[in-house]
Amino acid sequence: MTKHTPPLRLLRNSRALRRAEEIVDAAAQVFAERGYHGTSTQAIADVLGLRQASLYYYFPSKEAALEIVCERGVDGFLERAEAIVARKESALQRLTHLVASHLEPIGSKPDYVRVFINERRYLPNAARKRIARKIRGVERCFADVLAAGVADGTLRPDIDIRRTVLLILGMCNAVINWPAADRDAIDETAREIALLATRGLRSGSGA
Amino acid sequence: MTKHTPPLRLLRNSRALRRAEEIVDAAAQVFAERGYHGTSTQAIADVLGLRQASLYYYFPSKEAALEIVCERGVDGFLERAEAIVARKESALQRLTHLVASHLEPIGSKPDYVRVFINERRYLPNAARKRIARKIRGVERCFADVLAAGVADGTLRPDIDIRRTVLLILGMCNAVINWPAADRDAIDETAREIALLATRGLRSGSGA
DNA sequence: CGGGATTTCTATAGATCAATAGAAGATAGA
DNA sequence: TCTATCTTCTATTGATCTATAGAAATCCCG
Repeated sequence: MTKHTPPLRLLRNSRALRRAEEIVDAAAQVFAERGYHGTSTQAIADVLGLRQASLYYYFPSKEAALEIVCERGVDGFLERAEAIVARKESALQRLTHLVASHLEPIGSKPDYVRVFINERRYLPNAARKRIARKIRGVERCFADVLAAGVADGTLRPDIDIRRTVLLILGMCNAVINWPAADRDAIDETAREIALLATRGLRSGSGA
Repeated sequence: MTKHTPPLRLLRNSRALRRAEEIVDAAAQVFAERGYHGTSTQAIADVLGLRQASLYYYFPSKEAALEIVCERGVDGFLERAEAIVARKESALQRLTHLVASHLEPIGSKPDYVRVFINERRYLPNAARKRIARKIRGVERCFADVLAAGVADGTLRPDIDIRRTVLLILGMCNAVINWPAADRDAIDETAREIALLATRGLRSGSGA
């Protein structure tokens, strides 16, 4: 990432844009399978039948590719979560929707999400912090809904909100590393998580 | 791993044994922090102020070190889980104990568990399969207890046992990647997971 | 079909890394 | 202290990997 400066003007060209897209896709696929450090740029090129050096016409560095893949992996999570929190629904309903919304990209772009979940820690500082901010935003959405539920009495008052948020997200994020066979029925899984969380957290169900 | 053949007889020597121990510990630490492929043998040696080549007096390869760290990370999980399942307690009680038992090593040897959770997929086939077998054993323990709960009516009959097991383990395993601040109160967390699971799964708490 | 721009290629530099060979140093028992 | 054994070191090999340079091929527009 020194002098080459990727031909940014060319990225408006539809041809180059499509190629860049293919390369990002290939990178996501291989990063997801072997991890960032376990992936050589050669392996990415192999997916497309390209030469290793040709990748550098589109990307200044392997790190930059990771950054793009991670950005796409996290993209939309926060926005959708914030929209759901803003709805005029009960805490339990919103929590259920939050879970379903959080799981949806796991079905639609699993490689990207997997890389974002497993490999983001290898990002350079700036990108890592940017993504961490988004994640904290999502956590805050879950926390706000839980707090609302506690406030209006539908959720047990004894829960540690921070920890509970991390546990629910732990269930959601675990799905991304399941074998494909267990991962295919995302909707079912979303319902199970929501059911487990809402029944497990609501008040009035005895000691 | 060709000719050197680690001086196995020496591993009974307490001096060499202690040194080997230090090296495994250093490897676990660095693997946990930077990942297996992100770790150079130099980085492991640096932790101890040793020269990179000196590691090979104790280990035939970097892969072998990963294998040992992962083995220790997974060690004991299955045995303790099986012991708990065999107890004459209710399904809910046993589930609670299973969760607490699963979380305990996360507090006592976090680096090892973290490497086992995050890096085992980079193990050579034989070791990976051996560990996968143990994991399936643990999953079966959780599944058996859930099935018992469904059979005796304490747990909802509509749960998908396999998926529910993976979700509960997802919560447990998520803890290992929490920031230290969130990770310190393992006992609290175990109680929260158990509470969430048992209340979320038991029957008779409405639609 | 001709020519400039775009895309991909070959070739290679330069760095890093796992692992080996063998010398040097440390240790401990006699 | 002498000596055999154990431990660590220096030096290096060969492989691999990211990234660059510049030539070749391809594409597209007139």
